[in-house]
Amino acid sequence: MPYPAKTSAGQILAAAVTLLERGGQAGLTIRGLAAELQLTPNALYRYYPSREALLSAVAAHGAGVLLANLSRVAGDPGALADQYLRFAREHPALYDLYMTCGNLNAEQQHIYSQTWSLVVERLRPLAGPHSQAAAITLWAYLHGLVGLERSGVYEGPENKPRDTQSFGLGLLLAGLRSQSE
Amino acid sequence: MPYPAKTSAGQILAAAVTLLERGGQAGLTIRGLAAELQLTPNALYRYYPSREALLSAVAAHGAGVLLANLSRVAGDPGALADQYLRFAREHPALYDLYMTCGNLNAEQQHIYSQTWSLVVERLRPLAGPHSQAAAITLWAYLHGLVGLERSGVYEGPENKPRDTQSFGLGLLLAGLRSQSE
DNA sequence: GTCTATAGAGCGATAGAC
DNA sequence: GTCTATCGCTCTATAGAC
Repeated sequence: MPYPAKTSAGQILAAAVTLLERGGQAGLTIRGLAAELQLTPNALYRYYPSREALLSAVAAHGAGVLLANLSRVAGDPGALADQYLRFAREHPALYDLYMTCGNLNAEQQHIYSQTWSLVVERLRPLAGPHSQAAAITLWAYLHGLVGLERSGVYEGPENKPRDTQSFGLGLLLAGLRSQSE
Repeated sequence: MPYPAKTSAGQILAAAVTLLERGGQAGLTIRGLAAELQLTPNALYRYYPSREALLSAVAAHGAGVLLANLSRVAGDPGALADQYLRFAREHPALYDLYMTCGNLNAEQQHIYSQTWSLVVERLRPLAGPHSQAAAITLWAYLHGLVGLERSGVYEGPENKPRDTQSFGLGLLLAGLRSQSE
């Protein structure tokens, strides 16, 4: 065989994640990825039909990692929140892609759905019939916290308190408790 | 005069906002902006030394608009939140730039500081000594809500409830009240 | 202050050989 | 399945004329 396989879809995906974390979404290019894998750009099109399809695959991979992480959490919503924030902080670009990527196929979307269901179920003991609304509220709070940290809002001269993560979470949970009375 | 002024920094800024809203941050290019103003790209460099400086100016403009909007709010934190969400929804790309733009000079940063102070002061009657932590919590929730809406989380097959904005806000305020007891 | 012209670099994607 | 070669397009920024 004059041209044996030098790579695979899985290898490409792994390298893509590396490049994504290194240079953000714009830093993940077909050419750069090919260079990382010591291939010519054209070779990648045998595995992913376009850059967009590759991005979707990476996003789905991130979704799978997050789902696995959250599935391992045994405790209360606070532990779930910690795990979510941990993922977002450790893989900022992957998290960003996870949150903004459109163009997912049905199989990829299903991973997202599973994550949503998991969170809703975990909140049900606390929020009962408002479990979905509570899930969105918690999600929004956590997602916003990540965004705020990334925007550098703590770097201004106003001396904003850094240890507000648990304060806000406590506020939400206290609100839930006061509502179920 | 062979080359009379055809534009001004203010005109450029206004056109830049238009372009930004039309095509996002990546859609605001020197060339596109010049075309919009019927100028050659080079002419713009007389007014802004680089694309980055232009982006900072646009971000500061957005910050000024938001500050003015929030200043006009008379009522409770709920009204403040509504005005914030309104700005983010009506000017999505401007809001995005506002939240992510670095490289601001001292004068531009000052607008951000004023906004922060305004929110903290408005929350003091409700949150007292925890006014700053409450401000960050509220900000994170609102910012996250905007991000979630934009990510299309409501478009999945899970039938997530759309009317959670006031639910979450109520949760936070209830939490604050239960804490001040 | 605006112009023409260009340097210098990046990108996704395709055609066709092997 | 990978290669070489290339099309066609994008962009920021600068040099120097008027």
